[in-house]
Amino acid sequence: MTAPKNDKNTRTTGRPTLNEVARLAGVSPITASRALRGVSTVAAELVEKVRQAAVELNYVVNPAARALASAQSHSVVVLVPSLSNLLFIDTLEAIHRVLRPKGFEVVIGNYHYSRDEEEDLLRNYMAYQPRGLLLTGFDRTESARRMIEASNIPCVYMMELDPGAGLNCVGFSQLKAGETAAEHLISKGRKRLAYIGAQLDQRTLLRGEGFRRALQNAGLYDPDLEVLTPRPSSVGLGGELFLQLLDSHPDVDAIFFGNDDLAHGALFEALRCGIKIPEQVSVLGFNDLPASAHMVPRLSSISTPREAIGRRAAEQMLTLMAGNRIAQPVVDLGFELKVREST
Amino acid sequence: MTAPKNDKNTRTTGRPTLNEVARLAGVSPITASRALRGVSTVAAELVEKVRQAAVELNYVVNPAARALASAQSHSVVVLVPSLSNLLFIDTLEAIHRVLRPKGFEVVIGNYHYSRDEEEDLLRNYMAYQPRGLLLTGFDRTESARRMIEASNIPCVYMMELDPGAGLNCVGFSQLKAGETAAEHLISKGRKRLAYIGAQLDQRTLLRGEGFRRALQNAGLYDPDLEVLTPRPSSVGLGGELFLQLLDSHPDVDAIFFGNDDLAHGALFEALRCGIKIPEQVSVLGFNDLPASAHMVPRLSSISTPREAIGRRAAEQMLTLMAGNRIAQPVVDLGFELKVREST
DNA sequence: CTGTTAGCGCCTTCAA
DNA sequence: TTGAAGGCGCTAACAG
Repeated sequence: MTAPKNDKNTRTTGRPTLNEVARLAGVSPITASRALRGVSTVAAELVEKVRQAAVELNYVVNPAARALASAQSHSVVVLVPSLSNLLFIDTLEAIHRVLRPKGFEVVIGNYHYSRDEEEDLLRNYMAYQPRGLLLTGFDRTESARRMIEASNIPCVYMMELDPGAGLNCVGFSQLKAGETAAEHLISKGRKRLAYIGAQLDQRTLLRGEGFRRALQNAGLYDPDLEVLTPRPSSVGLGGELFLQLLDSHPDVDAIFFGNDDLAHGALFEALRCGIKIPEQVSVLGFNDLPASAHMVPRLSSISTPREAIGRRAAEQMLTLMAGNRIAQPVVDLGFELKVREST
Repeated sequence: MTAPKNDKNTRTTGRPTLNEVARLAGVSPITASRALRGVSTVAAELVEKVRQAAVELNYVVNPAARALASAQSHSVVVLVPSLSNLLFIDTLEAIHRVLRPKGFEVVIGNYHYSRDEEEDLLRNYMAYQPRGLLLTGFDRTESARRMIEASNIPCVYMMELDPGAGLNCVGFSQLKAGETAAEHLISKGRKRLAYIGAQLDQRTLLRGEGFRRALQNAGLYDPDLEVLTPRPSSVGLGGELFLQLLDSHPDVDAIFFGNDDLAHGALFEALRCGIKIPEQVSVLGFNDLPASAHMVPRLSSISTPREAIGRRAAEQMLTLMAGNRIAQPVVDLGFELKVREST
């Protein structure tokens, strides 16, 4: 009669369950469930009782049971191409700050700039029935695209802007950023302008394209001055490519680097070789990493709103998950040219 | 009679279930379950059938259902104090490489060097009944400690070595690293040696202590030359503290920085102010970040085995999760002094 | 506003 | 080696 549970044979976790909370509060389990979830249809008095019971027992929901029963998790999956780049860390942190207080768990997937790995992660994480998907850019496999669409899970795309304007996205125009870089360098009277990009993800390519277009418009484009490599971006690589380029094209007088770390490497080698920056060569970076402002000379760079992108994307996600539509699906957060000593 | 499911009223996900796989394979659900999990007691022939059925239906287990039924997840929680430091990224990547192929999901928690936040994360993640815990260092709240112990979940501690030798840990002696730094600088004939540390986590403090001890032994210790700040480590901060120290103590002839980024900032300011490195001041960093080898002058640093720590810790975890004991619970992976141009 | 009933999809226990 | 029965902890439906 008393408490015909845990006789033996039980596989229980040992942790308190909603049933026990309900019993202690003197209500039915479902009422306890509703009270704890903040569902409106519970008397304030009961809510209080249940809350207290939960605290007393040190109750924590079992997410597995919840997910199973509701066919919905509380997790939001974020897929980024890299964690070694501070860029995405800043974005992730911002996402956390928005989503965690609302009770969502942020699940991070790193696909190492590999489309196949992204598809793989997506397939895996789909099993968790995430409430939302926060993805980076638009460049992915066809089956990944299909999975996303078929899943019907709310999705926000970060970093780039959808040219079709059909998808929810938060970012800035990578193309314009490249153009701005070129215009800045041209405004300094430079004639032999180069672009050095590594990693060659979609965004690096778009920036390169913007740069190229602006040069073409100005009649200054020379395909020989475009250095692209799929190798991962790094300080060492930047120095290497810089020296190679100056060796083969000594007349280069300005370089736009697709990422700050490449530019850092260039500044180091310039210092080592006595190449005057910006007198002989202007150097412009991208992303404005924290170290850039302290370089010798201080690196001019295009500062990107990575923290704001994470925040806004997460906020959009909140809207979508609440079942609302987003009035303005394309959010352009722009970028800022920081002119320092290197240009 | 036909298929009395999905009549209406169903709350199903729409995704194929183990039941459907079993039906297609012509076996009972439990056999299908066993086959898919690789439990030995299933005939090879049946396993093959089930596998094919699963592929055909594009079946993916429902982790929530699995976790609920087995009272066990397949996730391993990793808690790190920061993601902005490449150090932990390298470790995390290594952990992923070991654990993911074995079917474990790695859940990352960042506690921003806050003991309270770590405790919070721990409490939250415990609800997921993780199979394992990979934690950073030994400095945590008493209740966090109790939760870990009470949970009975296998745990491996990374980065430091347990002086008590009672816990499973993979790392190196932070104390010895500090001593080594001092000895190196002393061997270069330096007499006025300083330590600059930021963030002041346990490991930074331990390195400082090792450094101090070595100086004391050599009769060279001066407490005025110990600069400690709780501010987060950064390039900018390093430059700032460097200039301040040289301003107040112009006779300093060697500085050990608790983190490479601080040292980077110092090198930049030295360059800007015409302070000769290493002639006037030797500069030694810690962690050997990728950029360090490219600095001007190239930064001497103590290289830490962060990738190996992640790998070994994950391997230990695999052993523990398999129910085995670890013969040697304390794994000292050491560190390496990289002597370059700055010392 | 509250409770009853009935599963979510899988795995454990036990028996064959 | 395989299967039947039952339940993990929670929540959706519907009724009161």
